[in-house]
Amino acid sequence: MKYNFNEIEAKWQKYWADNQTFKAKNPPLLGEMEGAPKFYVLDMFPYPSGAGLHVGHPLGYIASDIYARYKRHKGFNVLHPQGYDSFGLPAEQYAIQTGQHPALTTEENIKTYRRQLDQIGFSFDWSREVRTSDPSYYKWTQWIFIQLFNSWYNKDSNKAEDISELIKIFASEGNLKVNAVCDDTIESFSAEAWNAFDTVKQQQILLQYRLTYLAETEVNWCPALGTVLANDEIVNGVSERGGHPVIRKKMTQWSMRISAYAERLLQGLETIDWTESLKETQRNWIGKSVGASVFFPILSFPKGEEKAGSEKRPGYLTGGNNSHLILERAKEMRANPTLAEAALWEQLRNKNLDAKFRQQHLIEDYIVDFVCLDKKLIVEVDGKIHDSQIEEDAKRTEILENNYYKVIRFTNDEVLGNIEGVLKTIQEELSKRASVKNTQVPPSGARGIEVFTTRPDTIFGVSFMTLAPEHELVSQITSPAQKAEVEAYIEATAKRSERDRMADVKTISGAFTGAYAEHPFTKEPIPVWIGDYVLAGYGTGAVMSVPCGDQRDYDFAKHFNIPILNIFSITNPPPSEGSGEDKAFTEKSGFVLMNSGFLNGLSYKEATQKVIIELEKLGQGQGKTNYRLRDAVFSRQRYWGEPFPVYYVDGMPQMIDAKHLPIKLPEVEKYLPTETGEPPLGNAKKWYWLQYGDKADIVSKEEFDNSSPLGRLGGALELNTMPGWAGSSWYFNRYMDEHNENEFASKEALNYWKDVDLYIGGSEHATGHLLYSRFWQKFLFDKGLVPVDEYAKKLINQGMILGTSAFVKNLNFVFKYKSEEDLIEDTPTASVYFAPLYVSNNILKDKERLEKLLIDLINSNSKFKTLKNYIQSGKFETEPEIFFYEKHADVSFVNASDELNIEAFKNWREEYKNAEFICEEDGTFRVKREVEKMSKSKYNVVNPDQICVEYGADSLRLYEMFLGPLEQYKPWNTAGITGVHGFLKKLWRLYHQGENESFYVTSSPPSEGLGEALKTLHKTIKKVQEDIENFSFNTSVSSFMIAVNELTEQKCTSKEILEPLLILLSPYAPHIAEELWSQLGHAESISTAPFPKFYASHLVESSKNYPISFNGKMRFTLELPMDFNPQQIEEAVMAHEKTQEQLQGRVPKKVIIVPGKIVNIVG
RNA sequence: GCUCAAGUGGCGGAAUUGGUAGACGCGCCGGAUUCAAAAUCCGGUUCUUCGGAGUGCGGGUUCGAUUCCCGCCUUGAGUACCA
Repeated sequence: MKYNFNEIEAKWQKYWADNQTFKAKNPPLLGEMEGAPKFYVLDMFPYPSGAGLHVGHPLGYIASDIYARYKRHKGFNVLHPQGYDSFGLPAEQYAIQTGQHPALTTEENIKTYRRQLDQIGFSFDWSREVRTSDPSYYKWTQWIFIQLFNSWYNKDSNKAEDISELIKIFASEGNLKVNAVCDDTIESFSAEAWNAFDTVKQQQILLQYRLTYLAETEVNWCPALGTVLANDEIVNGVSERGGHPVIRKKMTQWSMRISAYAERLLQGLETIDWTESLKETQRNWIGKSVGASVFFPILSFPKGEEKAGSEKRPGYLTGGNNSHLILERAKEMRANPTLAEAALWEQLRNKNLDAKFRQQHLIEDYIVDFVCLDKKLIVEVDGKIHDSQIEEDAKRTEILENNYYKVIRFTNDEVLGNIEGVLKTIQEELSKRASVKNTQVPPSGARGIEVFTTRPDTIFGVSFMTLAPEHELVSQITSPAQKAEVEAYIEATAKRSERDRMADVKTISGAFTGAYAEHPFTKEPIPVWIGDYVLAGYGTGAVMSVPCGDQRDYDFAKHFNIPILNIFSITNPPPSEGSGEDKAFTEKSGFVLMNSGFLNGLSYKEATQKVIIELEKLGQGQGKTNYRLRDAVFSRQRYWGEPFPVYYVDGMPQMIDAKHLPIKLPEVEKYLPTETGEPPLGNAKKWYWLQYGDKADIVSKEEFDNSSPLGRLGGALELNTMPGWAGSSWYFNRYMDEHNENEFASKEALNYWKDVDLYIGGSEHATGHLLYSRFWQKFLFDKGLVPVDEYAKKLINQGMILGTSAFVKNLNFVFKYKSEEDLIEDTPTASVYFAPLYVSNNILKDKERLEKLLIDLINSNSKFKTLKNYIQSGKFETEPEIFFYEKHADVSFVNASDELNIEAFKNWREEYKNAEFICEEDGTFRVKREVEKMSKSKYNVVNPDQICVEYGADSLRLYEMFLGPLEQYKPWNTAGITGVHGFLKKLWRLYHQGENESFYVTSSPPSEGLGEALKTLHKTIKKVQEDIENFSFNTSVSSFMIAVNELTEQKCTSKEILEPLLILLSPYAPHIAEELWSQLGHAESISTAPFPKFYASHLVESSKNYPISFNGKMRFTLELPMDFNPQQIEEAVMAHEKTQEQLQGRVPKKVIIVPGKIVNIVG
């Protein structure tokens, strides 16, 4: 009987499907699995692309499948599901090109994937399949989004809580005491103020606290793809998919407040068994730095503003950088008020409204009519002229409101006609606003520079400050003398693209602002510079520069001749470090401080503690932790993604009630943005939410506009869709209870399966999927929706399988003219005139031979007749000048010995039809091989379908594992598969040693016993078990080979050996194992047969073949009984003739004997 | 620059607590079978001047180092002026 793998594999794949062999059982219907431990093995589900699978894709699936099958043999209730991450860009790009609905192409692609996966024999429980693009799935993605919207992060309880709690707090005590994660620019308000806000205002404020929120953010806009990209979707400044340019753009977007979880995402890494490099990547991405925030008051101001500042509240300056220019104008305006202004001032000046107002006051670069500085309320009275400058006014209002001022406007007519009404409005606004006096007590000047530093201990080494050129203070503090220089510098840096700044880190540039800040302790003035090595986006966009302790500060100081003060008394210098004098000393240990006032003699740790206490006493700083992790943009201007369950009323987002979910993706005519630049959903004819009571519908704009507003809810639906990572951030929970229509998964299922025990996938998801999904899991955990806050206990990254490309060498040559006189433009001997010529790789190495072969060819081949005649004219050099090009040949034309199938290659493309080939002496044509990424364009893609047809799925599975360690990158070379295929044939023969290769396994042990065979078996049991548990799948394939080689040698036919061997092999090569298992007489699948037990007693040896070393070098071996004691061993070794031969009369100094291991003779 | 991972025959790789370096497989060489080829089977295969040498390089610890320590080089991945 032959090993007919195609037949066997089809048979068992059908059996598994028909019998639902791998269906995992959920409580309460556990059946025979009652009491069995659970085990959840998960693969990162694939995006079903149109190209189908290549041999690199199933690598991780094979590994996880082996593990899952192994755990079943070990008696676990195993959950091993699979599904599809089926929303995404490629299907949509394809839809744009072809007009085909992405749902259709996705469905097609999934069919291909499923067929390919099935033929490899995975033990997936397909009854639990999920697809992120399926409405029954994304219903729950939308539901989770709503939960995020309805939550805020309470820093006191350190978890997400319901937004209704926050509203209660606001209503009873305002937001002053709330310790929440929120936007940076939050205004403070009292309970009274909150209750007085209209609902739009309240919603605006709440958005600043919600875990998913709408905000104008600077995003990575990719014009070619027409969408926003996340940071991890951009590689080297271009889009990861397609390599299109990406620009920065401001847009209103949904964001996820992942920053709230920064610390917990960092801490959680300690509790999970993920690869160290992956954890390190996540740590980097989170970017925690611990230090202090320090406040440096500004000492000097440009002329004019100094005065303005010293008027009443020293240091509290509201004017902008140009104050000294505008001040005169303000005075003039005060003296000449309009009629309306005068009337209103009359009312305001006497504190009739219980608030102090100023008239014609400087705020930034504007002169405002009236301002209450304490409440930051601006009152403007507009004359006729303002009708013609509405836009300018709007801009002015925006700038002022960005600085937390509230601007209210009245017309002259209002003021003059209804002054009571105007005053009432002002009074109402005043009562809504919190007093600045209560919240903000300026230390020695409210205007100063706040910096974040990780080295507060070095504060006495500060010799200058550096601001990012974009820093908002720059325009305000620059002195008139420095203005031109500063502005020129800002302009120059703004022009430099992101790429330039990245590429050119070395050039030092900056400018002095002319301003000085005050050192918190020495009270000395410190010059304030700007420099583009300080990033606006990190920390506060300003640094205290300590040249002796930071190399960039040092370089900057040297470049601009700023004094450098050394504060390090170095006690233990690391060899490569500077002393602080000639190079920055950046270590945190090996020194005590000097020249540092009260910090003298202290170490980094002591000084840091002390200086923070002192800063707090001064009110000029406190300990602070910074994270680099930014909130994640959650909107995509695409069609093929989850729609948001959101509609808008008065520009404010409203969540649709969960009972109306899913909000299904609407049909659109085309998948491109609309003419007005809206996302593709803007093309939907019906995309308005219309709801009365429990009845709801999605309708057209006309229908909505014509509907009765009485009791109506609804509005325009959100046009963006969710990003690719939305659906993949929680799918592992859905597999536990995939068909549940009432919950995303039942409590019972979640509590039973809890978390993923083994998760396998690529490391390219380190900062995308793997971070976001941890964030969502922690959020769901906070809300009591899942039982654990880390969803994957162990994670392994499988390495990529690379392709082994084949290159043919295209030979080109020129015979040169001997005489320049003969030279004409068109050289008749150039090879372009003749048949394309290819030369075997090995010949290239021998240039002389190649030349000879070439000339022989020209002389003998009729295709080169014209050329031959030319050469014989005698005008040319006899030796040609040779050069060549490499061209990819399809790897399927090349065999294991790198020989090209010339006929196949010729027929591949028209241009190769007439090619001539210079072959090796043996007539073969060799290609050059090189390892590259597996890709269509390199013609090195190997399709698993082909392998399964030629060698079978079991061979494919074994070979993928055999290639090398799972985590490692390794090249695929189809040639090598004959090794494992041969092994399977040999295995088959081991069970078919009967007549005519018939099945033959004996039940009774042979008379001479099973000694050797048992040793082989148990050695293999031990090895395979250890290997699987250590995820070292490559080595167990080797041990199977060794076992089969040995058993074949032993002519073993015993069932006692051959039956357990099949169970060992079954996780790796399940089809052949099932087949032989059934031939052994079993009616049931092998899949749950108990894993054989290992007995060490079978491996006990009576003698040991000792390696005998001389000075650590093994020279010969000596078989000695195991029970010899060291003395007996020494005697036996010393008596041996080879020992004497090695020693050549010398007397050994020492003899090391480790019984059972080695003998080493020294001397 | 920083962080992490890795460097072993012609190739993929093995050597799990420091103890016979190169298991297993590919390829190559030789043989058997065959009219012949493929397929299959058997044997050999780190280099070598036959003394030895040898796990990227240079040191060190040890009776003994691919394994531990120090310094360096190369490759790959991540990150990028992060204060």
